[in-house]
Amino acid sequence: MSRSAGGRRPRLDIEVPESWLAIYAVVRRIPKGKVASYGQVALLAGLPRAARLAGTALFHGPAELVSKIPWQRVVNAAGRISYSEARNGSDHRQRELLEKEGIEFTPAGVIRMSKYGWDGK
DNA sequence: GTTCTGACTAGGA
DNA sequence: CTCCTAGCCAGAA
Repeated sequence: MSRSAGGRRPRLDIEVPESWLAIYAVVRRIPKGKVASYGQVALLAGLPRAARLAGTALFHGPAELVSKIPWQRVVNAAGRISYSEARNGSDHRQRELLEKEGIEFTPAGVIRMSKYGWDGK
């Protein structure tokens, strides 16, 4: 064969870990107006307890891919938007996107998961 | 192979 | 409610 085994089309030059792709596949299923925690996403991706990986995949993943999925719908288990100096303000952008979807924040900046949490179905 | 790191988490103070 | 800690996993060096 002249093509790589499996015949899968590359689409991207950079190589993305298989587990990251699994993460993206789950994030893509989160409905508008709902949010999921990193741990929940990892679990549904078949990577139980790899919550940190979900965060890594969304943060360090290729923008071409991440920008095509509702990355803003993933927050931490406490219902808060995770902060990091390295985010360089994208945390604020995340909140804007979520509010635009109808998600409300308490004065303390918390999303009530009982109301906006995705049931995974 | 080892070591370090992090958009995490549950639990305790 | 906030702050701190130990445990966790996979990727990167």
